[in-house]
Amino acid sequence: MSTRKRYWMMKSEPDAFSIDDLERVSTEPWNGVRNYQARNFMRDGMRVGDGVMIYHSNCKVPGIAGLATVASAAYPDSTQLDPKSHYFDPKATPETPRWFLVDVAFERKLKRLIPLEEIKQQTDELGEGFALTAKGSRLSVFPVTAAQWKLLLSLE
DNA sequence: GCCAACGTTGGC
DNA sequence: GCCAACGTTGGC
Repeated sequence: MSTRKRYWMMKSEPDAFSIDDLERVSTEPWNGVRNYQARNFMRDGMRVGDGVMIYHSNCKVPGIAGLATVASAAYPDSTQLDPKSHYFDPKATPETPRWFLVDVAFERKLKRLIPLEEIKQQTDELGEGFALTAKGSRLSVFPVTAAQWKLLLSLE
């Protein structure tokens, strides 16, 4: 297996949890992901040290707000077992958890937020399959290639 | 706040 | 296993 660092994008609604919140707490268990594809990327694809772009969604100016790193291997999301949690899943048990997460560590805020509007102008370079701009895609965790990572950061 | 696109659920 | 109904996402 390759030991090369991988890259990812993770979305968050800044009203709920922003890059500033991540800076404040330094490291955060990325809980609440309830999509199987996104879970699989965290559980099966991510390794400690991988690069993460933090994207602000569902807000006035959506876009890439900062950088983080994967800070743990995947482990069960404890909120799935908490009946008081918004993310409670009655079908999950401690023996057979459904949802996994990784810890995400703050690295830095971008010098400026890279707006979705500008990212869309790079569709030719990023490729039609890029999950952020692919039509209809709502994935909240997905891979970014090294080339895409470099291109996106060049917009900073 | 609207709504298109998508994922999940559950009856049959 | 189909698919209608429902819930969610997220740009606008």
